[in-house]
Amino acid sequence: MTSDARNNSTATPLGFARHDHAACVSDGLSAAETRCAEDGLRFTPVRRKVLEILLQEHRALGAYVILDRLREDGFGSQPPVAYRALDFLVNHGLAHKIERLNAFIACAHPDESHNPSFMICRLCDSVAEAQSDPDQSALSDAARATGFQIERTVVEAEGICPGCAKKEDS
Amino acid sequence: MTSDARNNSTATPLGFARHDHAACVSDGLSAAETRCAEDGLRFTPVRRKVLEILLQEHRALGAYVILDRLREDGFGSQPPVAYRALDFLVNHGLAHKIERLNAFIACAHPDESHNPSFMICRLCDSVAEAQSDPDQSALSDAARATGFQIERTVVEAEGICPGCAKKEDS
DNA sequence: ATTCTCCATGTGATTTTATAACATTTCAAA
DNA sequence: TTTGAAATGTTATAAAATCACATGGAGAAT
Repeated sequence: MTSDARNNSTATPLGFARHDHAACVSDGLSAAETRCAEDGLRFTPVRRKVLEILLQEHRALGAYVILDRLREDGFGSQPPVAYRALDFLVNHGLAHKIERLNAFIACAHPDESHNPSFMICRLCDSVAEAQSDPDQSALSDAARATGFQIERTVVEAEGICPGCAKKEDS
Repeated sequence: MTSDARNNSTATPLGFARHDHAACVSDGLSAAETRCAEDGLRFTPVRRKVLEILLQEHRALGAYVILDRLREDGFGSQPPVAYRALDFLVNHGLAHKIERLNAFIACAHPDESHNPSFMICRLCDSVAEAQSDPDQSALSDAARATGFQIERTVVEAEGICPGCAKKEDS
């Protein structure tokens, strides 16, 4: 594990709020374990490792960053290894793809079925997941009005997180 | 500008509704011309051509499809040619990038300043642009609550358009 | 316990999407 | 008409994602 800006869980607005980040990781992993057991899914070593990697930061990671870390840990080193694990996690709601960034993030609410939306800080790259109403927004009005059947939504806001806004002020 | 082939678009997003498509293209081009003239922007041949290509369909086109058509028309044939024109159009609100598809579409409301959202049909690939009120969404509540400053939003719904839904029924 | 099958993993190659770097041209303003 | 900024063109390369096929391992069926 490298020494870098990732260990600052106590001080930073990661996910925009302070929290016990170690718990964040282990809780995430055990929630996933439980879910997979319940649903008869195979929570294999690669999949577990990828989720762990994602849980370690409240930022979106590109598939190739993940792949590098997998390699370091002795897993396969070709793109499909990462992409397949990510597909699994995304398909089962344990991770999300941030389309704007072509990158991935661990799900912050793996229990509830939800329609995720995201806030992406363009300064520090942190990403926070917000709960969003299934029936939210003008978009769903437009869809109703035209007869468009929504199956999935991508809702991502880019901007400045509270922490970075503070720093900019001063 | 003129001929209003667009009056059916007040209630139904273009793309899913019938309309005078020739007018759609020429109106789009002249709206862009006007806008660029007003704002002192250079609406050069490549940029004009790319917008024309996009206006010809209510679908998102990948940069390389656009590039192929540019080549056919005697423009430069290397990726930056397409990407730069697209950057220009996107930056000035004359086109939008559909993040989910890594593809581009002409703006359907080039006049108004707006916060676009999109409905993407996964069967026929058509894309309709809807107006979305950013202040109405659950996301903006979350942003307000946490102090996140939204600068830009990506709102894209994937699903089935009214036309394709009808076909599937039968 | 053995075999079989399915799914997951591993690997090499390739495709698709996007940008870097730099030369040349165009255009308008001084 | 010089000149400087913006636009275009080209070569090369980076970044993101998928294809195709071989190998391996867990569980069910025998």
